[in-house]
Amino acid sequence: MVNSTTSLLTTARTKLEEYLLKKGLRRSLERFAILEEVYSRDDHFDAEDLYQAMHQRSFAVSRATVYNTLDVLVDCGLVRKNQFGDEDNTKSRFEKGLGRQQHAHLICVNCHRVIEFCDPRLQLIKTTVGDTMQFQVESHSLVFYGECADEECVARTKAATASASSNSMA
Amino acid sequence: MVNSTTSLLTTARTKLEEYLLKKGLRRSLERFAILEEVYSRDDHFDAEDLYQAMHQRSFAVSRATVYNTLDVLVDCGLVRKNQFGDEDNTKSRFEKGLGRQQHAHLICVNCHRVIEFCDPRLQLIKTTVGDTMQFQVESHSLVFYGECADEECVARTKAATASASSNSMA
DNA sequence: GTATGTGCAAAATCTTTGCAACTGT
DNA sequence: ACAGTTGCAAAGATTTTGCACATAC
Repeated sequence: MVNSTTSLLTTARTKLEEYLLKKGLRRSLERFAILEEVYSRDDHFDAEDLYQAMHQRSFAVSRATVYNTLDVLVDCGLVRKNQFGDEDNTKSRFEKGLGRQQHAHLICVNCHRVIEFCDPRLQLIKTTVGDTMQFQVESHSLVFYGECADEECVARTKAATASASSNSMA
Repeated sequence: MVNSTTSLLTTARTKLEEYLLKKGLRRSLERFAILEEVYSRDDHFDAEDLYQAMHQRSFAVSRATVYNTLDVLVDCGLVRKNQFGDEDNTKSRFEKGLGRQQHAHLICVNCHRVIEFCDPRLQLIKTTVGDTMQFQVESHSLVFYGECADEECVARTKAATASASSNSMA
């Protein structure tokens, strides 16, 4: 059996190549190197994370290239761009686009952890809404905000809440 | 029958008052004036829109106050803060928080129009996920991205696509 | 060889913050 | 009176852009 991460990257590389050719864009080393970095990760990273990772990987690219390439990868569906409204308003968080259909996110409002889940009913809603509203749905973003059950997070939050309430009493 | 917009504002004002008292915050004129402006609108506005509207309404407040007050209103559930990842990454768009339970948004990737809809299955997903993942869900954000059926938008997009494809052929 | 892409730093945009003046309690 | 709020402008943070150099085609 083939390593699934590797085969995913292979598929992604092929897709990127096709996309670039179709659009008449150049197959620069940077674009493939960034794609490789993206597909080596399993988290939700921001542009700066990727920039730093590329430098540690000793394939130094500029921030401009990171942003440019992420745009290209989002455009061809190889990367998903998320705007979780939890911690930092202004920055986007990215993730692999392949191999994770109709998934959604849970965000802990306390520790900002990102948890993924799938629910087939999401697909049903998408279909219904597209039909009812005459809207050609291309993609979606479903995020639930709340409190996770992680022990450490719960303990830290409890402590913070306690001190906050004693503040407001002062 | 009572005007529903007015009664919504009345309810909102009461809720804000209760919240401010509970938190020991001041009931400043600015906060209530901004709440009134928010509840007089039915769109998805950004902080700058609100700032401009307050000035035209001849109740000039600073941007800092707009941001501060929006935070307060979001915190007490009277305003919803959205981060639609369509046009502008960096800015949030706000809307009334009262009188629109479990609603979601459709965003046209071409004209950036915002359409609202409701689907009871969203609530079902929320419950299931909360139980399955041991996650205390507090709020959600569901956005579908796609192409709307508005004539003008379709025509404009068709024209833009045609010129873009002729570009790539050049 | 030429048009595209990259790198750097400066610009642009949204949002937050420091400090003085003001105001609700 | 006093602590919380406001206003202003300056700082912060992320993302975009202009121009010179490099490179894929």
